[in-house]
Amino acid sequence: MSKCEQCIVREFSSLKALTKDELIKLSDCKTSHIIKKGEVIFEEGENVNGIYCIKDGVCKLTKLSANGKDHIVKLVTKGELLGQRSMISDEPVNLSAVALEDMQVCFIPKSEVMGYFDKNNQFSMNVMKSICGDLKEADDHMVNLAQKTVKERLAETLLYLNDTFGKNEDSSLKVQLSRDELASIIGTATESCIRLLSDFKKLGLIELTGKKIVLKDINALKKLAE
Amino acid sequence: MSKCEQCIVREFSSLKALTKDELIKLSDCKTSHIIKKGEVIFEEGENVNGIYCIKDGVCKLTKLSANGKDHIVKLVTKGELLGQRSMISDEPVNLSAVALEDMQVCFIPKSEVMGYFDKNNQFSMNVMKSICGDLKEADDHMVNLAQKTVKERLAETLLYLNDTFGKNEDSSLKVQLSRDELASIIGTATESCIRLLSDFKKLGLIELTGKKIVLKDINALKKLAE
DNA sequence: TTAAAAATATGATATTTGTCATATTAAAGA
DNA sequence: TCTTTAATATGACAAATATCATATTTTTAA
Repeated sequence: MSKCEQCIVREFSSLKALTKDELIKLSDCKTSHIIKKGEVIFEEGENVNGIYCIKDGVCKLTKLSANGKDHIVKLVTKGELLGQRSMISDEPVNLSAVALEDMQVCFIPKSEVMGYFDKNNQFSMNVMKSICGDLKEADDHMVNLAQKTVKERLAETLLYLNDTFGKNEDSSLKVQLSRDELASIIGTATESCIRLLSDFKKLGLIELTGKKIVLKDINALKKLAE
Repeated sequence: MSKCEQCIVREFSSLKALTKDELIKLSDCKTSHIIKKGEVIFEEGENVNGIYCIKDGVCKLTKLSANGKDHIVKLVTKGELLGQRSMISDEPVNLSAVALEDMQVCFIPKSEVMGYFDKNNQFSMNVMKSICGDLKEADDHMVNLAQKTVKERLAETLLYLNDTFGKNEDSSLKVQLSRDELASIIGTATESCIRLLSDFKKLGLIELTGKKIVLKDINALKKLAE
């Protein structure tokens, strides 16, 4: 079992506020898990009873809409925590988490985390700030969905994927999403997404090789995204 | 100057966790304000340096989108706090707040509130829970904007206004929004909103008298909203 | 009170986006 | 490897929504 004191990603999450003693105790009660691409970490409506700390990999947070389609609310990657909102609200999770690539995660039971809230003010503030960041992001996202066209949203999402998760050596976007998943981020039909990608390709903005997407003209994409 | 100890709306906000001593101190440092309909409480990008407690009235939180149109992110009413996110993140506010009717609000300076976070754990938890609630709402809203049609969103919004803010004696919706504002909640063009309202009227779902809207067939509206 | 401005309403039309059908290509499993 | 299945792609068309023009009504303020 790996030790939390030596875990690097801890430094990027709210957990960085924990003391040495708290970390040692944490090492004992946390459980480590390998999640394969496509596997579910938790599902909307479940009682998770703790938080997941992502050590490696990327997952999608999705919500089922009334029409039966999944919408991707957010992508989450190493250094971030999952399930905070649900734990604090003392409710089942409102989103599902599914691995987009192989992941390493640690689960910390609720009882342990709730103790930090009482004893470690800096940890509380960190969690609050992180949730506040999520809220701001959600507001921005909401306005984009309400006011921008599908084309603008696609351009913006491609740029976001590039900026947030970076590229492979062949300069293709590191996070590989199916067309279906991409469509479910920007909130459109899969066919519309495919069609617009083809348009972007014809315009020389991107290159498509199988699932791989290479951004060729960042500035033009920025202009399209407004 | 009114006393916070005796303020009823306090019981509905995170401030209910404050002790008697804290409330007496709060009464001294808070400032009360009357905001007229249409007036701005704060504007996107401003440094607010504190939070507003709404004693009476309703306001809209809006965000300017890239195309220059305002989007209404949320309606906020008595008992709720404004500016929490911005204060915790230590950033300018990301939304503007504009009164939809005459309002009474109290302003509590940041220095005072931040003290509570250190000393009063229940207050911290209350604030966290309230922000978590906002986040969950935002997620839901996002999925609706992404997946539902304008008609569905309009029906849903009318029901939401009815459930959340209630009706006048003439059974019209209490919160009066212009067609423009209604359109900017559901994320559509003003004309489309007007047209759909006319359709709903023709179908006998609602009644329109000037700005007043009466919901005539709640069940049918629920069906439309899915 | 009346003139001007703003909000609401509606028609005509263009544009965007979704849906269905059907290839084509890629991936998975026997 | 071959077969089957799933993902991607594209055309044809339908539906939803936006835009522009223009009435009509309501509100505002001179």
